Order: sequence, then structure tokens, then C-alpha cells
Amino acid sequence: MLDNTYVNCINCNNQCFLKLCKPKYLKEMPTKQYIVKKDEYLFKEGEPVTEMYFIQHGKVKVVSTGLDGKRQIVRLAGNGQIVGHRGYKNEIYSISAIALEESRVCSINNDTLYGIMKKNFDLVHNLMMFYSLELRKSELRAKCFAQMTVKEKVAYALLYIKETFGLNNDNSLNVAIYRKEIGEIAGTNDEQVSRALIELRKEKLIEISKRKIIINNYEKLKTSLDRYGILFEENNILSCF
Amino acid sequence: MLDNTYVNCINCNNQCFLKLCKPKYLKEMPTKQYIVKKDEYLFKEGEPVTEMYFIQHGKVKVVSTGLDGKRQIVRLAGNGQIVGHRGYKNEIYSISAIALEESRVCSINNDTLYGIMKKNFDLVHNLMMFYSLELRKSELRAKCFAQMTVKEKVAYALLYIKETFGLNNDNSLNVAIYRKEIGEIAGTNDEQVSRALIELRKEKLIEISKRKIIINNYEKLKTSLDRYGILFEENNILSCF
DNA sequence: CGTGCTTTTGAATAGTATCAAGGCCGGTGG
DNA sequence: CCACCGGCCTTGATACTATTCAAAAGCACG
Repeated sequence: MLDNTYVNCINCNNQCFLKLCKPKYLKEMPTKQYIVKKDEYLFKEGEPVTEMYFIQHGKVKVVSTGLDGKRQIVRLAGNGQIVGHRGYKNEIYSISAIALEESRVCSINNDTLYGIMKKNFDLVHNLMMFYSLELRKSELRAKCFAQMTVKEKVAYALLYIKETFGLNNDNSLNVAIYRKEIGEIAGTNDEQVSRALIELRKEKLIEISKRKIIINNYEKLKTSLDRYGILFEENNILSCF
Repeated sequence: MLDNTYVNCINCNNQCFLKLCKPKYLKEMPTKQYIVKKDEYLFKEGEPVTEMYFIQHGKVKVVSTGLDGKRQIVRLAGNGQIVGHRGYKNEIYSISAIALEESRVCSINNDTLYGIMKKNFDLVHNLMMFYSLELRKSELRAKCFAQMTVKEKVAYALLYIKETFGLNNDNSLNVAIYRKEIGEIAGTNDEQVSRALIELRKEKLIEISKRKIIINNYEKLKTSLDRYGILFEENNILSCF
């Protein structure tokens, strides 16, 4: 992580939760900005999370590692999203955030943010809505992990990646991601992901071209998981901006 | 569900999120109160969730059913807790809330609540904190489902039930719950739960006495899941009252 | 003291994880 | 330009775990 520099939010053109603050507060917001390179940590398991991070531009994975070294990708976050939940009393909880590619990230100290919240209703209200939506998504994910087959979990992971990071013009996932990482989302290993992807290719739902995964038939891929309920919704809380 | 009656929150002695509102608003809060019998629905899959529910006294399970009829218990909620997340624009999402035992529940219309929020910072702030904490718990649960063995998942389910509903004086779980329901939390079936419980009894972690499940050695049961991180914390967001 | 529901137990089956080996590809250095 | 190397992906075989089906035993309630 490069030396952080303080930036002035009032001059920033990015869509960001902080923009919900009144100009008076926005002007004096003590926001730090970093450039994080691929594979660098925003914060690391075992350290207290004292800052809240806003992704200006880039891609980040939030991971949790068991003692046995088995990793789980708990969440993906892209442009405009939040990482490093405001913890209860800055307590330690074992989660890391790692950049999937070079990203521009802003952060603000939790206690400072707390103070600012008291004077900015819209910020708190939108954060509440954001968490409420993320909670629902997370609850549905828990259900999926409990019931899906490996192939379905992989399909879910692809759709989740697509939802978070979007597609390129050729319908390929807009992120360089390994089989192993897809497995860390789906809760399986790289071999199983490989097998599942090939199955999905046989069914013409996706295409695999070198390192790219192309979502050939998005609708069919999505409906193949219909029996688990509405997993992916159009409306993003950020659309409220 | 019995005919609902409007109650006056200002006279209510229960700990409840609504209590965070200023007296002025509390006095005129259009809160409805119901008595819900065992196995009755608070709300049902397929219907829009237009109300937010506060459990005054009782026990509720939040379930989600796949098209194949396989159920998943997504959350348990006890005294003082919230059910029926304020959805984004009252949209339908396929989740039901069912009483595990006779319960006293209050509800308030989402839109009304939204209006009240605007004037009650503390309410919004605490709701945000509540969701933030629930989200973290849910994210950890997703990780657990992806990595735990069936026996571990059952141990997790027991601890989750204990955390939510507490223990009786004899250390038995303070709720009448079927093997099938434990399976719906753990993401498995009743036979596996039965086998897992008997295994845990052999290890002297629990005792099974008729329909009661006694947590013999809470600490050991908890540490048996240590490798998955801190799953159960003492501090409850409600302690902020 | 049946009757119906829950729990337990056993056996067969299906699904998944793991281990091992080989193939593919891009990058590097001769 | 080509050979080599290392990282990633694919494939097959095997072992293990969990699910499913079937049946019996236990329990609660009228």
C-alpha cells in the first residue's frame, strides 16, 4: 500500500457513501486515499479494523481463513462499495481484504465516521439500507451453500462475480480470477471448479476461452438456480444516488 | 394470528428498538400487537413484507423454502429481536417467519417506520449497527456451511440456538425443537442430526434426556469449532439499551 | 392401548474431496 | 527463436463423507 494521502471529498467525483454528508462535513472529511496493488492487503486477519474503506475504483475480495489454512471468500466488492464493516467497538474479527487488481481506495477512521454520522442522517440511513440488503443477500447465500450441489455453487459463484464486477463487451467476466478463487467463493476446490466449468460449457451456458470465462447464456444460467429463489436482483442500493 | 390491536408504545416496558424514538413519536406510534401461536406465520413466502416485526416475548424461525420443498432456517429470533427486514421498496422475497412457540409480537408498517426514522437518529443508528452485526454473523455462517462437516454443523446449530434462546436451569436448550429443525439450521436431514447428536453425547459434550438437549460442556463444544474463528460473541447489539 | 409422529439404526447409493499425474500456456533466458 | 521452467488447469482413480431409503423402536396423546 502506498503512502496514504489526505484527499478532499468535496472535489471528488466518485459515487460514494460519504457523498451523502452535508457539504459542510464533506469539506473537512479526513479521508485518506491509497493505491493498492494486486494481492496487497487493505487489512489483515488478526488486526483490529479501525477504518472503513470505500472502493473508488477496483476490485477487492474479503476472505476468512480457518486455522487449517482453508480459505473462504466471504464477499466481493467493486466500485463504490464498502469494505471493513464498522465493527462493534473496533473489535478484532478474523477477516482480511485483498485487492484482486490495482485499486484506488479511500478510508476513514471508524470513530471519526461515527462522529460525522451523528450530524448526517442520510449517511446513516443509507448505510442501514446497504447493510440490510447485504444481510438479505448473505442469508440467501447461506441457504445456497447448505443445499446446492457443487456445480450449482460454481454457477452461483459465476453469477455473483458477474453481479459484482460486470461483464466485458465479449460477455467475459470483467476480472482475472483463478479456479482456486472461484472455489473459495463456492466452497470447494480448484479441481471441482474445473469439472463444473466444463460441465457448464457442455450445456452451452458458458464458454471458456483461455483464461476468460464467457457468460454465453446469462438468463439460462440464472434460471438454472431459480429453485433457490431470487438470488440476483437488478436494483443495487447504490442506485439511490 | 389473533386480531391485532393497536398498543401505545409509551406504556410498554419491553426492550425494543422502537424505544429509541423520542417520546413525542413514541406516544403516537401506530404499533400493532399480536399473539402468534406455535406454527403460525408472521408472514409467508410469496407475500410482500410490508411490516417490520419486533418480538416482545417468544421465539420465531425465519425460513426459506426451495421449489423442491427443502427448507432452510435462515435465522432464529428471540426476545427483543427484529424480523422482516425492511426490504428495498417492499419487494417480495421468498422468506417466511414462523412462531416456534406462542409469542407476543409487535409490528409497524414499513412506510410509516421510514417516516419516523427521519426524525429519530438513534433509531436509525442502532438499526444500522444491528444489521452490521447480523451481517457479520451471517457472513461467518456462510463460511461455516462451506467448510464444516455435518457433525460440526450440528454443533454449530446447537450453539446458535443456545445463543439466541438461552438455556434453562438444567442447561437444556430453552426451546422445543425437532431433529428435523436442527437439520434445517445445519443444512442436513434429521437422520444425520440424530447420528451427530449421539456422537456428541459419546464425547460428553451434550446429554440427551427425552426431548431435551442438555449442553453439558458449553466451553468444550465452543472450542471444538475454534478453527472457524469467533462464531459466538457475548456482546449483543441489544446491550446498548 | 392403539395411532401417529419422532427418533434411531442399518444398508445401499450418490456425491465430493483428495491425491497423483500429465497437459497447457506464458514468460524467461540461452 | 527455441527450450525450459513454473504456475495453472485438466483428468483419472480412489477414499471418504453424506444422502437416501427402509424399517424398527420410542414416545406422546387421546
